[in-house]
Amino acid sequence: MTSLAERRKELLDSMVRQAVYDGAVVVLTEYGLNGTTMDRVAAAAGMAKGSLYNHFRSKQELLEFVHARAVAPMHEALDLIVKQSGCAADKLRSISRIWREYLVEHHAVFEFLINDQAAKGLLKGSEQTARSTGIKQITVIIEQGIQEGAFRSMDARAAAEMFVTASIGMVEQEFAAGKSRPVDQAVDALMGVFLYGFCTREAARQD
Amino acid sequence: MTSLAERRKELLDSMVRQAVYDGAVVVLTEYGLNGTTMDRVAAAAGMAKGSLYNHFRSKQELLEFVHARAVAPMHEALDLIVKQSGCAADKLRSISRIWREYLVEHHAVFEFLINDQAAKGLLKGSEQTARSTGIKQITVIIEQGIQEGAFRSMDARAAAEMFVTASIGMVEQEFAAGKSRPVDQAVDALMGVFLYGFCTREAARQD
Amino acid sequence: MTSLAERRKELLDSMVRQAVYDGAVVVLTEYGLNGTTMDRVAAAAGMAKGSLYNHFRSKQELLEFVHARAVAPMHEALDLIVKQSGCAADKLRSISRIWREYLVEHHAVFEFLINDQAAKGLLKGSEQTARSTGIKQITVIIEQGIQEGAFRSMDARAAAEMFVTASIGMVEQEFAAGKSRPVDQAVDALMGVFLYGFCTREAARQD
Amino acid sequence: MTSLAERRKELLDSMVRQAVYDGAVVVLTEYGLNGTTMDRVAAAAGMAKGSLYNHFRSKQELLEFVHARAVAPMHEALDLIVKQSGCAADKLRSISRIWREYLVEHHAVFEFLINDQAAKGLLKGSEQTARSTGIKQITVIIEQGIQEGAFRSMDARAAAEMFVTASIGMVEQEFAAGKSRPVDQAVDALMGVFLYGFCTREAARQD
DNA sequence: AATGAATGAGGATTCATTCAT
DNA sequence: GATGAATGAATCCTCATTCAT
Repeated sequence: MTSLAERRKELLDSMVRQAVYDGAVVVLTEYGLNGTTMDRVAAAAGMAKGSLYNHFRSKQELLEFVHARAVAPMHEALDLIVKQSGCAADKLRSISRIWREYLVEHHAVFEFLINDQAAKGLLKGSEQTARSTGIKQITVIIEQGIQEGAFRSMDARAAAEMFVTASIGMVEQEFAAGKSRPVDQAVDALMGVFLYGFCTREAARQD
Repeated sequence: MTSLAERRKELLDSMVRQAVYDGAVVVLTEYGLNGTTMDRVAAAAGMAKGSLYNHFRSKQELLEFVHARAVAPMHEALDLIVKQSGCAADKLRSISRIWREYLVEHHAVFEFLINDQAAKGLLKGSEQTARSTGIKQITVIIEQGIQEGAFRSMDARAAAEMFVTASIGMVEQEFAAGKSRPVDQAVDALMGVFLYGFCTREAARQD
Repeated sequence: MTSLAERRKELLDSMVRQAVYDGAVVVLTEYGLNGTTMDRVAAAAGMAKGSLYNHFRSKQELLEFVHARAVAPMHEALDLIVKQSGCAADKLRSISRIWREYLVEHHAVFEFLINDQAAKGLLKGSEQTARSTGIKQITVIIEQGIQEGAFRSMDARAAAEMFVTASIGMVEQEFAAGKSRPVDQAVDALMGVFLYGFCTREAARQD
Repeated sequence: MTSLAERRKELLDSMVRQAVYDGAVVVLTEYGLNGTTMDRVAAAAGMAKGSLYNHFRSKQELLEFVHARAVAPMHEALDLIVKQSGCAADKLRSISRIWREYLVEHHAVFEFLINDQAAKGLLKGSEQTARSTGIKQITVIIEQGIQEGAFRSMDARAAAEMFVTASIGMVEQEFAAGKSRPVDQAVDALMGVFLYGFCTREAARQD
């Protein structure tokens, strides 16, 4: 039985957590991971520094929360696509498009999100890492493609690693260079390489 | 005329710099980029903290030196391969092999090396960044392949970004997972994907 | 509406600032301006080093605060006297007496107070400097004396500079020598020189 | 018996000391007393830092040497004038002119010279201090003036303190304000005040 | 539960002095 | 005597965490 008071408490708590998330994103954007202090997060979230510790045990926990919330949409989208019907190639195309759109839109949290392991000890265990989870699901899709006969027989896990890290790497490079490709162009380039490789059809035929 | 004293001074200086490099690598390995303090580097290099400042103007400069020295071998190998004769595909294979071997061997500096951009402001200008330089050279190789008629016509720059980030990404994932593939297997997987893509020849033919 | 909490906060803050002022004065006295470190000030003020930074953004700001608080009484006294009715000579006499009393009483802060410009960059703009402000007001009094016909026509600004720096200089010398004149004697000597100069009446008459 | 070697040694040493003086003046000018490090002095003097310690036991001693050499010309000029024949008033006028010219010309070392006591412990004992020596000699001149019947009977020591500190104070204020009076104008203003005071002859006569 | 001042362990950097060559 | 790298104490400042109100 959830009492009224309990529900109100939960509601308030979730509002605070959202404010913290928003504030943290602003601070991460403006000051980078190293410049993200509890002071600044508290100020950006419109609350007192001490209050943060009423909702998170430590800075580490707070950052883990921010990370999780930032990554969640990408995982949800991935989950949805994996479960949908459709051929493997189409799924990969959808995923690369959705990821890119999300990354570009939220490139605020981007660096923090991407450079997962930079903050050592932030996330322990590679398997729980966002990227790892994504790779696993991509692996499933690639295996699906192989079983359907559309994809060559290959090391699906390795292929998934390439697909994921290349997808992210492209965006990363674009931001580092200060200019980003149109989504369509980027997705076409990615799918072109991963579906057909560098070699011409003739070259491939000859092999 | 290089006096004896001058040569000795240079030799001593280069020994100190090597000690600093070695120490920094140890510290980076053990404590991560954020935990790499001047104190720890000095201790690991077997010298007093103040002495570091006789050889480097600032922490920033010291880290730039470490970065440069760590990355240099990869760039030299790349330079060599680019200038060699041979088909584009072979060059890519050589490069991916050499990189992997180096990354695996020096996985100590790995995180720092890879997460280039994590240390914001460490290296300014994406174009001067190690990864960027590598991507440019890979772009040249891919363009060579296109001109030779071996590779499809495509966005060579984008393809290079994928190749480089996927190469690194794979190693990264392996280390995150705590186990690494044999070199041959990894290179074969990489080249298989990038040369021929996911699709079967039949599928490719039909397109 | 000033809430109770707000008033208490202000009160506490003002207590801290007073403690910092007192501590800083002790340290300045004992160790001189160069020896006045944040550590020592914190210790003398009975608080942790970091706490200083909750009340002052930097050492510079802290010292500016100390300076301002130390100088304030002299300026207030000066203001009062300038506005009072009375002849210029009497005003100068009052001022020289008040300054001397204050300087002697607080000879703790003395060196720091006097050697304004020693701490380069501490106070920017000579016009805002304590001494400058004092000189300006003395200039006004001298000009008043000239207009009243009591003082000779002369460069009032230059005369004010002499009056102020000589007033301070005398005290300074006394402290350097380790013995101070009685207030009456000092004021008489000062006023004797500045009102009538070195020359005898006869000599003056002959000019 | 001074051997050749000894004389050569002395000559070399005096050359080094002059170089150190010149270098120190440059550094003091550019960086202020606090910014005057042994490194910078050595560089400006064209020698190695360690060599400074072959000629001066410590930084303190080096600065004392610089101070002494900077102040010497003023004392020599003062000595000369004191011993010359002439009335007291003329002597004071000469001194104030010479001091001003010297101070303006070398305002480089000025701050350091003037703010004697800022660097606490630099010069111990007020009697040895440059200003004190000057004051003593001025006292003698004023006493001469009194004995000659030209000056009123007064506290000569106090008057000398005022004369000296006001002389220096004026220059100081001019530099703080960034503009200096022509020598003649400054000397006239100074002598006007100190010889005849602020009051008109009439006022003086009535007393 | 909210607040924000207090805390104190670090962290980067400077610099007078020493000493081996 | 000259050199300049090595030293390490000292200095300013930051920031995660605690705690009294």
